[in-house]
Amino acid sequence: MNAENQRLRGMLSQVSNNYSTLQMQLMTLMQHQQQQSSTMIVEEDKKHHEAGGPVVPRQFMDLGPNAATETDEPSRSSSEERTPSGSGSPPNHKNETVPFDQNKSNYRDGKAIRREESPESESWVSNKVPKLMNTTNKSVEQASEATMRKARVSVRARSEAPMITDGCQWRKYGQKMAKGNPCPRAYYRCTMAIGCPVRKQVQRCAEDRTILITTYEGTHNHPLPPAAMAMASTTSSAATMLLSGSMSSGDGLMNMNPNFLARAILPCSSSMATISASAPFPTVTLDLTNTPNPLQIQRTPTQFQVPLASGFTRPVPHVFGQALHNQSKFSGLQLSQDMDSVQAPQNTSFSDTLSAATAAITADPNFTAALAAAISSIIGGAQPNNNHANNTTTSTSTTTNTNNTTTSNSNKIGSFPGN
DNA sequence: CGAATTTGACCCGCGC
DNA sequence: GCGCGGGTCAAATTCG
Ligand SMILES: [Zn+2]
Repeated sequence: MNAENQRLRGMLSQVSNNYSTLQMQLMTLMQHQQQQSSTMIVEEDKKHHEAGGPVVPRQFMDLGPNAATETDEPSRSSSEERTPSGSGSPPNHKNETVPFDQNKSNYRDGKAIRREESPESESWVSNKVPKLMNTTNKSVEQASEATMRKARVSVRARSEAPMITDGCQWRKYGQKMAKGNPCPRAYYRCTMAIGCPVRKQVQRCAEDRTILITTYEGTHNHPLPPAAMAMASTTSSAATMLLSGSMSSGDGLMNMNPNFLARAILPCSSSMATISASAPFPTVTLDLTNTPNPLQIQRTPTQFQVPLASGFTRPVPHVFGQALHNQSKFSGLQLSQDMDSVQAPQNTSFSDTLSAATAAITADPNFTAALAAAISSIIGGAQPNNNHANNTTTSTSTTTNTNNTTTSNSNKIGSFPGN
């Protein structure tokens, strides 16, 4: 009984999630195409080459080279102190397990090693780059991974469910109490494939328990079911966007402003993407909430917001780049609504851009796939009872509905941040 | 009975 | 060098 309930609940959250995901994805994709076509393509190409095997249309999605980050809660406040989990007891035995990277992982996994590091499989490889992997040989491949290993994408969404369903299967491998947060953070690992390095951590916001922050890290080394596609591609594209952006502006960006934060808003929805190079590493945060805490935004002086929006601003990339440089000046730049006016000017080619973008997107297999995936998952998942039957209508309305649903869920988009 | 989760121990980088 | 804290491992336990 409960199970049923929970399941239903989960599905619901999933649906709304999917929707938002789609939005983001769309946004990110657009950006991609315009700006970084080159970068990503190259990478993908590379991958394809090497990873000849598998199959499936678009299997790997990478977060892009470099940098990691903690997603955690950007939220301010929550300064509660609490003693650490109280671990820290005397060591026992156990030495055999040396935490080497994946090399080790083979052992650890026991017999299930089938993925040994054949040259081809390299594309995904494990993600641990941390320390000890000094193994000489892997140099190259590893290097690439090493470079890219840290990108993370975190998604903030409202969800009752303990974890948003994204189409992947996850095995929980740990849980910890976060320092300033009463809610524990859970660590999951992808189990859809044996060696899949993808990990994610889930944590609930301290103040607003309804917000769930999910952070994805790594690249799937296996084909994803359509349902999983939406999230995966979204995150990957988001990451790529970030990376390409930062790259374009050069490392300078990162060096320049450790605290720098870039924001892109999707006015049409409440979702927005936040790119941050703050701290040690870059992070992309996709915010699907209505941002109940406008404070958060203000709290970081160095961030600025760019309307992506309804208008599909093509210049985004540039904006980013420049913004990076001028960010301080742009800090005040938020025009969710003014956008229109703003757009107008650059609008010159708007229609052009739009159509182009649309075309590109549509053309993009990933997008279509994702879209299809999302929809199908929504339909399929949402109506376990009736499942097949009338979908035509459903599908059509679904999109719309979802939209509303999501909106209503988070509702109050209308309310503007007073502060 | 195998698979997934729970949960305390362990590893390791970092700041003091 | 020590303690803290984030992350991971793996034995024990629960779930299906
Ligand atoms: Zn995976």
